[in-house]
Amino acid sequence: MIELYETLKKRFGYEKFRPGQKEVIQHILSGKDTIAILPTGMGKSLCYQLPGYLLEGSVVIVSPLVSLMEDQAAQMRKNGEKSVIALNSFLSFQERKIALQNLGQYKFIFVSPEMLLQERVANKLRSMKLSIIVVDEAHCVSQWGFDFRPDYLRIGKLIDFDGRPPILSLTATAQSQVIEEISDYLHMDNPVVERHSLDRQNISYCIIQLNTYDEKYDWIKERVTATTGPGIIYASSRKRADELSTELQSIGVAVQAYHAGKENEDRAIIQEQFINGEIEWICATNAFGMGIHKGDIRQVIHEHMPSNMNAYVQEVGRAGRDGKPAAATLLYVPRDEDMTRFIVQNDLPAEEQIMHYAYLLSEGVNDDEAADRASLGETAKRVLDFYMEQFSIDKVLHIVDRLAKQKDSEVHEMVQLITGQRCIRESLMSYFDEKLDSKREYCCSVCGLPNAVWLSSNQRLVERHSKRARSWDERILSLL
DNA sequence: CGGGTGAGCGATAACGCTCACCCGGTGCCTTATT
Repeated sequence: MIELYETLKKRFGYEKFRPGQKEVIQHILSGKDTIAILPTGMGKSLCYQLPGYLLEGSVVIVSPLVSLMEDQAAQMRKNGEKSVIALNSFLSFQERKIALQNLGQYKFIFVSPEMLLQERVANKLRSMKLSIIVVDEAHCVSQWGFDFRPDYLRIGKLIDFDGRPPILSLTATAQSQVIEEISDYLHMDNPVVERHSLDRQNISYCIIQLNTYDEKYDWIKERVTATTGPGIIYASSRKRADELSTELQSIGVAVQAYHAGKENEDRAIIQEQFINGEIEWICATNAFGMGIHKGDIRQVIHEHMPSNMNAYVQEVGRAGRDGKPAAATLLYVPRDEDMTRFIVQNDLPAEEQIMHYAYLLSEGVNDDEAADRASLGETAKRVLDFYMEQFSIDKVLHIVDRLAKQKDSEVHEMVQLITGQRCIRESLMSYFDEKLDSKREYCCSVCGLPNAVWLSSNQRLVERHSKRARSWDERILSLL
């Protein structure tokens, strides 16, 4: 125990642990597989860095985004840790070769699931002395594994070898089903679940029903000029994010759009500018947000609903990490969910496509050509390949069908949250199997939010708010 | 849903109109080299 605090002081300069950290570290040090669900901004990386220093061998960190692992590696280097490498496609062939040969010399090794699954990388890691295998943002197993990045579902098989080190899964949100999936697909051995309340008391939730998309635009324009950021506006398509950003720029707002259609370099610059405060607002698709360290985000506005509650909580949770009041507003127009449904179902292959693809493969057609002839998109092909590797065609059809139904019911849950009469915070908490012990003062639009007061401890916001927002708030309240 | 596109229509012909249809999010890795 003394050693823990000494290392904390010496390596990180802290006197105390944040809630949850010490427990997670102790589980890992005693060799137990651990799933840690800690709210964002609670210092999750310390949970593997500290035990990494106390244990012999290398720490492998599986990370979903190259940019995220680069950030984390850079941060660690800045703090004086030289023995860290991010093994990814940023490295040239030559660099990768050298890195792989000398991998055992590194204390901290970041990899993507795809990289981890390359045989050469896997073999090398298995031959090394490893202290911890960390899966960062572990909800990606559930969120992406089944229909987008199936390699997330293959990790478990790979890291399940004799004498493997403990596995640590880190995430900010996970309902019980997701916890089970993480445990199963990572082949975790009876993991300890270290869970902290996900209730973000400083966030006020507001859901507003409007009639048309134009009303949404007007509302956002008004809101952005009358109140303060920094803030994120989540839109449902790249196009809409671009349009909204252009519109807001035209009325003098410091705003940029962010989505996967932009060059990586531009995305990095925009993110940097937002973090430094040069840009006040970001209009983004769901591409924006993971691994963003910015404490003073005051607002998250959803121009369109996300596709499930988990995504909603993740996105909303980016507001108010500094603990000061923050507002989460979701704008809803009846039948918004039609588009959401379309998006989440779009990549799933249809029954005919699956049959066609399987038939062509059985005829000996090369897989790329077969996918092409069966009109399978790249994502659909990769996902299908994963299921066909291990199941009969009947089973595959069944799995895909079940997946579609599940996604549908997730959208339905979102609609119920939006249109229901139940306290929003309470609904979210019960979704994550938590109970609210007491009511917050400025809870949500169902419980009632008084005029502008709900953001009053943010001085700047109130100053700007008081000029124009009064009538606007009244209008919102009347809509509620 | 909302926005965009392209076909079909009328019938002096050209072009403007309607209508049916399609599309819409997330990221690793890109092998022919260790």
